[in-house]
Amino acid sequence: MPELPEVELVAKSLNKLVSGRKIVSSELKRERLSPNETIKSFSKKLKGSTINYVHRRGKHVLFDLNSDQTLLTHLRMTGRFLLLPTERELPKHSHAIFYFEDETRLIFQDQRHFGLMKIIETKSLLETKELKDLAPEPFSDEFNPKYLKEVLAKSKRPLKEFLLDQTKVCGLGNIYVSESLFISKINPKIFANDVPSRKIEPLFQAIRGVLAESISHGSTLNVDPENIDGSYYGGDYENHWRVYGQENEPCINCKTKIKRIVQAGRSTFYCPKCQK
DNA sequence: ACTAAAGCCTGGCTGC
DNA sequence: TGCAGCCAGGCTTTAG
Repeated sequence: MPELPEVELVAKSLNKLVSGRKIVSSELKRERLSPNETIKSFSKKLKGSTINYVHRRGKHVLFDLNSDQTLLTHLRMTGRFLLLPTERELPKHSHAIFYFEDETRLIFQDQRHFGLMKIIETKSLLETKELKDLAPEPFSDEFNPKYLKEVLAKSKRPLKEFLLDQTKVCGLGNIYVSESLFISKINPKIFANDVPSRKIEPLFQAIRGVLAESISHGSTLNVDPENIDGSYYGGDYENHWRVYGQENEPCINCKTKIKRIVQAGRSTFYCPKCQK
């Protein structure tokens, strides 16, 4: 499930692989992937554009085009990009295809149809709905303990739910929230405005730390044309989860059984002893 | 202005 | 072996 570290790797890999390439044509196979466009307008707007570079904001992958447009994409749960020669058969659930001059094509595949694409004028990129309220990037100076303290104080929601809110802290998903709370030894059920001052700095460090650690464990996105069925993100970070998915396993610190609870319809994993 | 819950989806898994 | 039902979760929309 792509959270910030996975999206970071996807954007970096795509930047290496498709920067400078010209989109000679494109095909939107599932119209709802891009709700503001029709199959025709999607193709028309992108035709002839060259990809300047690919970058990331929050969990969005952004293709900066030389036509003063940006293609904003969100992988949601199962979205992924594949770079394949045109003669290769299209994989199931291919919802958008971008054809390049050199007989390769970039495919957006999304088994669960949650993904999103939007074509935006680059000059108004930051005002677009998906980006305008996003919290500061976790690795920016703007995101710091003081900021965290201020936004926490304004919310009465359980901390777990608060941390999933991309307008408060961006880039975390269900996995890294559980991991961050375990590392900083905070109970996921505590209300955001009840987080004690002495816990703010540890929480801040845990968020940055877990994201950085995951990025460093990842390898490149698998877009090897010969290996379409191989692993997607590469890396092995899932083997390093401390609590996520570890229900009834012993806590790595104190051997207490890890507990799974449901908050806002999603699993939260935590150690009831370490995270009082 | 706020929060809770439903909805979007497919495929893998469980239990009968 | 088949099939119903549940589960995974990022984010938006709707209802309260």
